[in-house]
Amino acid sequence: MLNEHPSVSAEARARVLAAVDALGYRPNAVARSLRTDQTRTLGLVISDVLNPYFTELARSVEEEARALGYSVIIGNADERPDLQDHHVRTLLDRRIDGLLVSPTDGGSPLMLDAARAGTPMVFVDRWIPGVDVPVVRADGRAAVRDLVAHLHGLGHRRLAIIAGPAATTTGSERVDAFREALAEYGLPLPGEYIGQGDFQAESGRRVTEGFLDLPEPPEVVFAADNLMALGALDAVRARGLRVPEDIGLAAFDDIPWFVHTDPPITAIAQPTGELGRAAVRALVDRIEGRPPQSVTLPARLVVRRSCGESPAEKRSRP
Amino acid sequence: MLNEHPSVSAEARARVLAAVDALGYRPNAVARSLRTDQTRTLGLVISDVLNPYFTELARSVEEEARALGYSVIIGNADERPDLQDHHVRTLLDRRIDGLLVSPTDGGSPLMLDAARAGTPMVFVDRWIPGVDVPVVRADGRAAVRDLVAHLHGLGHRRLAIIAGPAATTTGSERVDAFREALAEYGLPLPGEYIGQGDFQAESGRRVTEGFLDLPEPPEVVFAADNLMALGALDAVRARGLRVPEDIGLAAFDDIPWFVHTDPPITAIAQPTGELGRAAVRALVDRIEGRPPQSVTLPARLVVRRSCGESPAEKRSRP
DNA sequence: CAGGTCGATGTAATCGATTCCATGAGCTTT
DNA sequence: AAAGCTCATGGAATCGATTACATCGACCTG
Repeated sequence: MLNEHPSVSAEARARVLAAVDALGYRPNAVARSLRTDQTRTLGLVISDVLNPYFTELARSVEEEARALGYSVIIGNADERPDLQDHHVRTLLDRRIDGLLVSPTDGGSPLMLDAARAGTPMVFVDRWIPGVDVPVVRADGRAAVRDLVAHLHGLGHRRLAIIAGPAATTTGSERVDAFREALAEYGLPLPGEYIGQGDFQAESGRRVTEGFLDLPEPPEVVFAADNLMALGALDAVRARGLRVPEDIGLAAFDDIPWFVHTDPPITAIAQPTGELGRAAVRALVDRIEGRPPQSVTLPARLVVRRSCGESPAEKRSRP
Repeated sequence: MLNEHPSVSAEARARVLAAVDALGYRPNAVARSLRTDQTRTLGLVISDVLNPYFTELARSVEEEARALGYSVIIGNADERPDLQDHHVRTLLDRRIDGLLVSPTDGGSPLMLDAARAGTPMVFVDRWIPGVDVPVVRADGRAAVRDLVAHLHGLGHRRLAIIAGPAATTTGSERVDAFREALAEYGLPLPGEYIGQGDFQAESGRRVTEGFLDLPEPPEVVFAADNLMALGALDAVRARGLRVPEDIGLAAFDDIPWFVHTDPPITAIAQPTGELGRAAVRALVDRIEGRPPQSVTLPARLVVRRSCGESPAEKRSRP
């Protein structure tokens, strides 16, 4: 009756609406969801809320979802598979209409089951291979190649990477892209120049210390995410060394703060907001019976000063 | 039956549990909530997800809530009262058990009604005066006094502030505390040294430009939150000026990035995690029938280099 | 004017879990 | 052995909204 059913007289509706207003009545979404079997709610499970990349993603997801008439419940996995499962389970129990996930690991049975059982699902940023779920992500391959070209042009030859967990696609892809780009310049990527991180600042610090302890430390360190870059910066500072004079630093995932660090950090920027919006559109398409589409958007290199400057750039600076 | 009712035989339970496991059955939280009239869910409405202070708050809130057996649904108001109302309404429709709010404005009728109607509610960080709702917050008075002492000791006399919206308690309190502390040193706070911001980076930029255009610009700018400090830093850089040589900068709300900015920024740190946990405990007390308690924790000054250095500090630096 | 149609409104079933109540089986007690 | 009691179990009402269906009156048409 409150849903604009055509078979209700105009004055009856007016009277009811007045009463609704006077009493402050609001429909019980719980009861409605039980009856209609839809909650008009999306679940979003992200790997780390403290990472500005994911908060920006969350913000754009909520924005687009709101525009399409959906709410979003965010679950923070903190890069822990068990927490990720906890949130997926809770969201499923709440009978959310669809699930957006940036998986922390190679795929929990819970999530695989849910996907197989037909829960509308879309992967954002990271994904799980071999599962029939649309993926919305950025392709960093070209940007990584640009980065290596930039570093090579600056004269750097010994390049190291702080990798993310191998269980995540972004973790392994970024290393692969880096290795391939290096190969194009005839540069090696020796094992001791691949540090194993976990996308958290502390691991960036630890790995960087290892690099600095090497008999021949790298000239540039490329961190596979922004938090590990922050940790790397900490480690370099703690040794009394300077960026970029003593060692260069670059990061995957650009954030506003990188403009203001000392020095400003060269980074690969993802079209984060667009990714979030595209992911929501794909998921809602799936929910509402339209064929969902995977989307891949290009990332791009943003050059700043953390890897050193070409002579030309130096001249133009007073 | 699934709820450990004592009147069920052991083997019957075992058999059912086996079936539950085999079929992957999960209870429908929607139906349960409808029947029991509780969702074991807390709503959290924060002013801005992109502000690291609030994401840290959100994280600690979710953590503590999870420990107490509750879920959290986060609503991001983006400092907009209309969005705040949207989220409060949605959360209320979902029949959340309680609401944590950091109000963006002086109090929407919606929220006041909800409080009066008996919805369990707790204010975090910011609050609305005259409403009978527990408040969990940090007191920055002493820290602001410490900051002014620090600045005065460095020889600075012309101190300006970028204020937050007057409609928020944190907006007006920080100005008041600053003015009082200045008075203790016999320093004035002229109107042109009070810039009106809105807790967003862009307003910090704008206000700082105004300060720099003054015939007698301030020697130090104190931003009432971290994002406005970021904007201020932008504005100073855009003029080709340097911090702290040309102008000092301090901020309310400390964040990890402030260690790595150029220069590291002196800030007032709140015990954010503790605030989030205390707020959840107060709210859950209220929900479960125990008397909730307001909590006020002290903030503290973290001195870095953005306001200049004393001669002694300079000497110890190589 | 009778039969039929259309639209307005009231009534009842439904969603899935909880929870209360009645039934009945098994047991003790006098 | 009959009465009383405990405890397991099945059945039904409930939560609040949606939705299909039945009913009824009014109006239209042949």
